Amino acid sequence: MAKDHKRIIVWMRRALRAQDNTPLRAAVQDADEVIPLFCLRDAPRYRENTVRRQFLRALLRDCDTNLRRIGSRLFICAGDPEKEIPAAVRNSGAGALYAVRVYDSPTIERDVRIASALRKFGAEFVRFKDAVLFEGPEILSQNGSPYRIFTPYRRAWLSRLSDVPPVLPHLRSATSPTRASGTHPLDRFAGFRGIDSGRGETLALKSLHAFIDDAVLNYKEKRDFPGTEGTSRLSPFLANGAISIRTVFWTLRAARETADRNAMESIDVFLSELVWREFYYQILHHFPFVLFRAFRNELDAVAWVDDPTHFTAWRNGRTGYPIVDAAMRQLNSEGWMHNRARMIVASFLTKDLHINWQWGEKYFLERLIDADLACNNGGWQWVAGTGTDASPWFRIFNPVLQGEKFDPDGEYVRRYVPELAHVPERWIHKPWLLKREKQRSSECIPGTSYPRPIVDHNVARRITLQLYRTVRKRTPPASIKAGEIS
DNA sequence: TGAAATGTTGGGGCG
DNA sequence: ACGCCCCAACATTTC
Repeated sequence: MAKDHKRIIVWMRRALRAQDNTPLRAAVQDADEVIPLFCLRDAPRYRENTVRRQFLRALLRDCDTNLRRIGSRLFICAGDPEKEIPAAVRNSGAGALYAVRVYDSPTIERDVRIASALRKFGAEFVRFKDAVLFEGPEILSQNGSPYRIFTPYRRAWLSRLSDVPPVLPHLRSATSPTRASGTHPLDRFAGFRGIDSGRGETLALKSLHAFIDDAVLNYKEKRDFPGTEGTSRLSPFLANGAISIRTVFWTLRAARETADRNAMESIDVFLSELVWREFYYQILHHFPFVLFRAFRNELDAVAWVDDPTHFTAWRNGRTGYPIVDAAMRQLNSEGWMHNRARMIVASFLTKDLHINWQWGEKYFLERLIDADLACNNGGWQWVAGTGTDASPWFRIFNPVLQGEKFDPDGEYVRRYVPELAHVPERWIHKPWLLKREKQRSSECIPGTSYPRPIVDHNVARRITLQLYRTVRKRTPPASIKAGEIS
């Protein structure tokens, strides 16, 4: 049977994998030849050895390798996608561009512009649901309105298990041209020599199975302890599409079949985290403005303190609160941070330093290898108390108590804050209280090698309550309906 | 997916 | 024996 197109370009954004890839599979069905293409936006800097860039290179390399196994390959173009992608479509003579659908308004709008650019030379831009199991409009409350609270959303989501899309059949072969005008095969692109395969899609699938065979059994208990390997570590792969959410979901469901009661509970807790992810994606769909301001607009008026010195100390992990500093140093050195730690540092930035949560949101997006607009925004608004289903604004983390609770022996702190390596357990989360005679044996003199706390938590907490109370007061909506005046 | 402030209770020391 | 005080432990309220 004749195919619809001779060639289709598959824009591999957020889908850096060969298997269970919706647009890729559709393109193989619809065209004789597919051109899997990735656009390096800031190509001149791609050789830099930042953590994020190394990670992206590994994903791209492994994607190329896995595409080669099925007869295809990964192509690269460089520059602004809005210009380069349409140019590649036109120059390659492709009849269509396929990609996964995105959910943030700036990128959606850019997609619309790209679609209209393609239309001018007779090509179409088709987008596919892929990043989530259910998109925004698919799960609504009884009266057709979007859910704003997680728990009812999850209930509705879980009632739809039978509608979860299946894993796509294994893709055995995909035919690609050896060259496509205006693009470069990845292996010919300088900078990818010497990059090992196996650290993208391949590692993602391995991690998923290792997690399911072992770690998930204790996920419920261990996931909150940043010093242990209690989480799946799948987020960097999920965020970049190096693994499919369908594959993750169905692999977990299969494991659930044979799980004992305890393991089943852990699997359900993990699934719940995936539902949080979907929750924030649908929030972004229904309330696109959350990327630019607080969901609860009265909380846009909080008088945040713009203190660059404090912000720098937070970024560099030099706040004097060990759990905060360990977490920020983990982020800076690994491009990843444990979820419990994310909540702690976010609470510290907003409620101890009184810095706008959007500064933190932006810094996380710059640094995280699992940067995901929807989840990152949801998380920050949750901690700041500005979001849809947010933590109440007066819920403030005490960095010392959080440390003592979730890093009881200080293993996490010691790993990332070597200055504190020899501080005894008892003082590891409050080294400024070390007695003078203990400082020498601990090799820690507060204020020298390791900073004293840059703010007093107790004082900062009271200021936060004041700041939030102030904006909360001026909210009474002044509309008085007729007949209500006594 | 907190923590502090405040309230209550009950056991033991003590006059 | 009895009532009073103290205070730890726990519960509830508040931010």
